[in-house]
Amino acid sequence: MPELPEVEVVRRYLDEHLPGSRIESVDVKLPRLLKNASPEAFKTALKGQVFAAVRRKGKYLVLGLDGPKSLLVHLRMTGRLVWKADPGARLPPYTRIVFQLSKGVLAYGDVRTLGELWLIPSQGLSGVPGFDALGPDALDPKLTAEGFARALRAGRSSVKAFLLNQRNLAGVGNIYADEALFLAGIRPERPCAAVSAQEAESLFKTVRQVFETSIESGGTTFRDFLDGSGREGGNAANLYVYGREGKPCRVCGTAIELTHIAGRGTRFCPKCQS
DNA sequence: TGGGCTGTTGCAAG
DNA sequence: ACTTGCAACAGCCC
Repeated sequence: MPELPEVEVVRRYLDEHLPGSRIESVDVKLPRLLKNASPEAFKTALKGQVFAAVRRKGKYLVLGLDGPKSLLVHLRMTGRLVWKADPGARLPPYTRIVFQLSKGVLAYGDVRTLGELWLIPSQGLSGVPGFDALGPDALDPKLTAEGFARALRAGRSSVKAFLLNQRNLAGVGNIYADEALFLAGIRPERPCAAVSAQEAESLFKTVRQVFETSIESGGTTFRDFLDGSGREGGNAANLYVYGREGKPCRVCGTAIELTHIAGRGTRFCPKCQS
C-alpha cells in the first residue's frame, strides 16, 4: 500500500506531533519486525530519547531522535504508524509495537507483518543496504526531467520495471507507476530504449503530478492504508487505471486491461497508451 | 472450502 | 551486470 504519497502523508502528521516528545516505554509484541536489534537492545536504545524531525526518503521513514540513534521504518505492504494524543486511546488492529510517549502514544500496526524497523546512526550512512542504495527521491527538487529521461532511456528493462526499481527513482510503487504511465500515454511493457526523450520527460512530470494530487488527497486507501491519525486517504477516487480493470477508461471509454509485467499486476488503457 | 490475489523488496537463478 | 520470479506473511474475495 504505502508508496511515496502515503508515506509522505504519514510523515507530515508525525512531524507535527512527535518532535519534542520523550519515549517513556516500548512494548515490542512481535520481535521479528526489528531487523538489527533484539527487543532488549531496542528498548535500551530508545527509552528516554526525545524525538526530533521526521524525514522521508522514497518509502522509508526516519523518525529522528536527539540521541546517537534514530529509528528507520519501512511499512512494506500493510504497515501503519499511528499517533494518538490520548495515551489510553484504543490502538489500531494488529498493533505490533507500542511507544508510550511523554505526549501521546505511537503505535506500529501491521497485518501481514512484512514491515521492518531498524536502529540507525542519527548521522551518516544507515548501514541498511536497501536504504543506502536508494536512488534520488522522486520529489527531490534537484532532479530534472532531462536527467530522469537520460537515465530512463539507458535502461534495459520495461519502462514499468524501471519505475519500480528504487535505485533509479525512490518512491514509485505499483499503483502510481500505472497511473503515471497512463497519463503519459506510455504502455507499461514498452522497453526503456523505445521511449523518446519527450515521452520520458512527460513521464517524469506525470509521476510528480500523481504524487502531488495524492498527497493533497491524503493518499490512496485501496485496502489497508491509514494515515498517521488512523484515517483513510481520499485518493482512490482520482485513480485512472489502478483497480479499474474491465471498467471504461475515464478518458476514452475503452475497457481498462489487466496484464502482468515485472511480476506485478499492471493496468492500462489499450487506446490511450501506446 | 480453498486457491489465488494483494500496495514491497531481497534474494536466487537465469 | 541485469532482469525476472519467488518467498516472506496474513487476510480477503471469488
